[in-house]
Amino acid sequence: MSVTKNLGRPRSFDYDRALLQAMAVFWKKGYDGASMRDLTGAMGITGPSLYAAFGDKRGLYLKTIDHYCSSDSCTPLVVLEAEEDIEKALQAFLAEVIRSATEHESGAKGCFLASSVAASVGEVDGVAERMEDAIEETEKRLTARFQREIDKGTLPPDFPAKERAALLFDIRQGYMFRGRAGWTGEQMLKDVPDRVAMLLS
Amino acid sequence: MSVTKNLGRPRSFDYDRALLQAMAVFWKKGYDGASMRDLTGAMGITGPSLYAAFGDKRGLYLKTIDHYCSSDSCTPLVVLEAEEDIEKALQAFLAEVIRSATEHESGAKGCFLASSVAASVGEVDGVAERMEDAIEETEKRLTARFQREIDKGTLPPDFPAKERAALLFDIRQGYMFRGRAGWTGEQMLKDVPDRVAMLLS
DNA sequence: TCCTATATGTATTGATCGATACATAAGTCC
DNA sequence: GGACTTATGTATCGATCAATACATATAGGA
Repeated sequence: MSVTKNLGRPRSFDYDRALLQAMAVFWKKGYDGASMRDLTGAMGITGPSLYAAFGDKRGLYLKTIDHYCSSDSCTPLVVLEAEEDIEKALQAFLAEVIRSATEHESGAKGCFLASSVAASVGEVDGVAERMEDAIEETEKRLTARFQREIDKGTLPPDFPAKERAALLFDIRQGYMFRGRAGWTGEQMLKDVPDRVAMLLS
Repeated sequence: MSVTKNLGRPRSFDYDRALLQAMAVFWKKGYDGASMRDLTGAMGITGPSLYAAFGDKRGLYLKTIDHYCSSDSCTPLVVLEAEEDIEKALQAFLAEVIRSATEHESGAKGCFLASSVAASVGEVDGVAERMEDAIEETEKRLTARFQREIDKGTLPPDFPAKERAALLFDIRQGYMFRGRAGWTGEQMLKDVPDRVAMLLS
């Protein structure tokens, strides 16, 4: 094990901040569509700095994926877990899904994994495993949220938490897809109450 | 209007066949990931022939999308409309979705629109409108299939056909996403009966 | 048979791709 | 302060990108 020492010239940019900028570029343009010019431009650093800090383009890409998964970049999940009342929680979850699916934030729209990373699964080594893990992790958290309600007695146990989670996951996926295709938030918000009712049946 | 005459040297390759090969390449590699070398190689023609017949790379891409939408390339929809019994129809639909989501056919996996075209919406002019139209068309056909059952009295009218269609669409989207991420058909087939029951409730 | 029109094959264009060589700057350690 | 280590900026690498120029081939129409 090599001990990390503060040797050599210190880095003049913020690593995590640069990583976020890179993610925004990949998010918007995809892996192949994002050129090194795009990336270094958005990150505010030069080519050699990028390679020294992140390896190469693929390494940088995988690091953005890992960062997205480890940090709570998926805001809908956060609000679902935060709200105690399950009905309100689901409404907030779907509202947040729709918001992130339609609102441009730094030019990116939808879910980073769903809309951009998914397309590179077969083409970039290392992406497939990360995708699979991310989905599993997401469904685990969704399941846990529903199980909490079943344990509390708020939801009937005959419709298992895992099934509800899978359904919610798919609904999310559908909204993200529609958002990509240009649907407005208003159009999608209309049938949220029905979806919530279905999830609580 | 110019009358189409058989003037000049005839084309030595099959236009539609070449278009299909090009679609397979875009399907697998995405728009940016597909190089002209990849395309001409798969299509079995040279660069100039491609440009003469299809315009440029973007023109070829849009033509593959149009062809996918106009022909019945979306096999799940076809089986849904063909089967008369709604329960069997839904089972067949989802089974076909899962099959196309997991099985490689000419290297492509999932839905061309969902997995590949969606990623290029913001980057390639002309894609967004086509995506929006395709989703609308799909939901219209799904809705019509459910409405047929409601009219027959097979399904209760209080859960509107449009809502059922949207739900089915989302479920499809979720399966496609999981397939992209490497899930096996077996894993996904397990909860098909529950999904069908939900759609028929 | 000659003219016109379109397709094809070879060879190549300028631009951009991802990635680096090299010299210099800016820190820590002794 | 000098040795060592790492980061930065400039300038550029060969490869590949999408797209074409040009000569040749192959058809119909006269």
